[in-house]
Amino acid sequence: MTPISSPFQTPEQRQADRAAKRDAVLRAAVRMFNEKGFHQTSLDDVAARLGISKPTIYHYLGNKDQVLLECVSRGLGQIIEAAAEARQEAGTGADRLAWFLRRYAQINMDDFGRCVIRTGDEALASESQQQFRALKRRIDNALRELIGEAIADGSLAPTDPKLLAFTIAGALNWPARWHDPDGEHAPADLAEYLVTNLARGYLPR
Amino acid sequence: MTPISSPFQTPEQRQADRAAKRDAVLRAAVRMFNEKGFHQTSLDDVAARLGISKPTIYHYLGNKDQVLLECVSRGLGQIIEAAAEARQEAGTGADRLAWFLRRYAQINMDDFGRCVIRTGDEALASESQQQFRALKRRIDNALRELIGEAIADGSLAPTDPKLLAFTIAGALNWPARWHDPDGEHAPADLAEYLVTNLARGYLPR
DNA sequence: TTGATTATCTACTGATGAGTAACTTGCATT
DNA sequence: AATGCAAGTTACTCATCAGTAGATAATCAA
Repeated sequence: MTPISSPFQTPEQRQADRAAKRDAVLRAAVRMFNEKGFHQTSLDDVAARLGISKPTIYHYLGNKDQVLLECVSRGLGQIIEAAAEARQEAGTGADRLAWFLRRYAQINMDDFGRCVIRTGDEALASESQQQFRALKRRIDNALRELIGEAIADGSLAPTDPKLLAFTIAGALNWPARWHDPDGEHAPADLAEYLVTNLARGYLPR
Repeated sequence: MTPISSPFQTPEQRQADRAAKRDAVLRAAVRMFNEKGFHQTSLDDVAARLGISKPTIYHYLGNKDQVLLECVSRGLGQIIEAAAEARQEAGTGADRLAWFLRRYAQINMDDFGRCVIRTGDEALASESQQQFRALKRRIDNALRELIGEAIADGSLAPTDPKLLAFTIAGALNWPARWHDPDGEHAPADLAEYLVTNLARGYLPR
């Protein structure tokens, strides 16, 4: 019994449609924020890119602040997921850390991850800013814990987990600013390079 | 012959006064840009902080774009100087590199250096943007050369200088985002920590 | 003394862009 | 058929803020 195609949509269909449109708005917005910067991008610009009008965006999202908050939340959400998965990985603490870091680096080269780094939090309204910071804190804590565990099992050199976390995060965030998605370096390769270098250091062994 | 103080100013005095005022404007501006963000800071805000009015700022600087350009140029200028000095240092290539990196990190925790990282270039008008990028390129090249020389003399493990430069720069730029000047970590100490960690890696040796 | 220059102000203009009002059209449910 | 909700539109409002006009007062040079 193959279902024949019908022009009439089920409620689920319509809901999915709506979600897809909302999604398209966010994707267009995040791309433009990353290209030109949040403040240089008006919602009229975003609408024009999608071939719609600004009020349509307001039909799917409350305001510009919410558009940005949703974008960065998605980026941060991906990283939080990655942290949870890293916990499940086998191997030493250092292995789990490296696994997470590779994912972390890759997400930062992705649309939503890039937006987290490039736009940051100061563009957000103070309420959204708090949400943003709460998510960031979770990630920071996860990273510090992974580091702490690796030190505890001897697979990492003892050091201050907080400072090491900042050192690593900086190196892995930076591609959001310079990496060209269409350039010669594939995100996965670059992530591998960065993590290996952070692990082994630049001095000869 | 101690010079008695006079209410009449020499032309040099007046010129110096003017420069000092211009300077004060830039210092106030860069502080506020770093605190609240460039787009969240109006020139009225900056003027208010100095107890003057906006047109006075325009008397010393052409427009807001120029204010920002001057701020970031100062930051970048400091780094360019540091690169030149690093060239004069004794020791191996790796020693000179480390010397430069420590300075680099510290400048990024300073007002003008922080502004370079935090505000970036997309806020600038396209003409200023070109100047900004030209300066950045010089720094990037200097860093790559220092790395290349260190590899050449065997004091660094062979690698792609460009990628290593980005790795290092990321880690050393990041404090501009999180480091608190009034916090527990002195810039010099933090710089030392970062560079040592990048050099030796986080894995035990 | 007079005229030019510098430093500063108050009070404006003008553009940009976020957000809204209010209409239209069409589908869907009763 | 009637009603209501969903998805869009055009055409506005309104706030903010960069930048300017033009006045005023002081200082300096002639």
